[in-house]
Amino acid sequence: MLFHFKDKFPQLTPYLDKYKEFQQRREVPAKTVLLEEGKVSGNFIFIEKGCIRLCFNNKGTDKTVQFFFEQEGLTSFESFLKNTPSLFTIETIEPSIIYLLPKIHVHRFMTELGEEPGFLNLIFELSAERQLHYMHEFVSFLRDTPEERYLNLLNERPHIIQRVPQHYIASYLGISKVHLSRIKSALARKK
Amino acid sequence: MLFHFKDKFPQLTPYLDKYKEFQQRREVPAKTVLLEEGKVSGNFIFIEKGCIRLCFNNKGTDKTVQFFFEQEGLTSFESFLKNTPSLFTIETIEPSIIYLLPKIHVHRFMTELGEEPGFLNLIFELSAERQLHYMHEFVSFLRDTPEERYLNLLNERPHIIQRVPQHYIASYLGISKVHLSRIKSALARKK
DNA sequence: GACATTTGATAACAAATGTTATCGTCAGGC
DNA sequence: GCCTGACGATAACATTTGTTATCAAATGTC
Repeated sequence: MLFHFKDKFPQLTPYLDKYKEFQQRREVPAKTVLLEEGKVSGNFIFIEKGCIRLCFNNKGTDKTVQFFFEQEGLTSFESFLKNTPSLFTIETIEPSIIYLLPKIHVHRFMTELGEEPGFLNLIFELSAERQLHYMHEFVSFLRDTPEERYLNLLNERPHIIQRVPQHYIASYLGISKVHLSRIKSALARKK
Repeated sequence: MLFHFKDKFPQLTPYLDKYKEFQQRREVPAKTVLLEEGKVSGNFIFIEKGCIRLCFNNKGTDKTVQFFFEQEGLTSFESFLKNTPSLFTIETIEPSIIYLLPKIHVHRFMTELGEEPGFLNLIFELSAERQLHYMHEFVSFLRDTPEERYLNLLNERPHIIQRVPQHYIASYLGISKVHLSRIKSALARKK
């Protein structure tokens, strides 16, 4: 996410470069837990290579909330912001190369950039984007059948379906892995 | 929403008062459409009295996205922000007294307040709140059964269940009105 | 007060979805 | 190369949820 800023706001580059040194590079295997449910999130995570999911355990069953890929950043947002126990686990799906930026530096970063003209708009835009993302997810549950939700994913974010094991996708769509399998075979028969 | 600001940020009061004159007061009966799906949202709506819902029509069936009550403000956010056709309808549930603030003034308002110290944080906090709200709604669909979703609503926002007709609540929970009725009677039997 | 409209409960049946179990394939670890 | 575990397909059955229809109660309108 930090490096994403550079594309949209080149004038921020000096700030961003300044924080490079505080980022800790790590190479981790698949299925590595980067943040455990119940712990307080202390880092912002940037993905150089690989694939990570935000998930949680509900009465023994695993549910996926979101997927993240190269050049994207994530954290357990609410926990990071409010220092509360995270509702979510952060776990790699593939072997990954990541950068960790400790919270204290993110705060400093935000404060310094607050001075920068246009930063208010940037923050506003990014927040609005996130808000609309989750709202659309929510609306999709009201509006769409599981099959439609699968097709939407296939159309709008096909890379997820290509890279992520199917049972994670099923849990993300809110259905069982058996049912997702059925949906796929029904679609194959239709064609 | 505008007036909500006063509680948290008393220093903003002069700004807020300045915008009072631009607000248009209206008294409208129940089931009045304030913004139609497909039209571009031109106003921010503040509720003095009554109850309003954000909803949409999906293949002939009516779905509710959110409920709003006294001292709350709303708009079709994405449409308002990007001047795109609204995905949602805004409709009163009860006879209501509302204030409309045209978009142009909201923009001026935001620009003026951008100068004010602490405004960045305010915007950030409000955006984060909205983001977390929709994220929690989304997660609830992954985690909870319809019965649990109903009980959550009953615990966390009982005023909704008290004031809003049941078929709107059913559509908001993502289930049919018949099923909500069943859930209620099942719960009554359990007690 | 009479009437229409809205709201909510319930029953009967149909469709969608979950659960459990089995099997085959594939990739990674040793 | 062999084993093991992860992954995905499928079947059989159970459960949940939707649909349609009917009825009763409450509410608003005239």
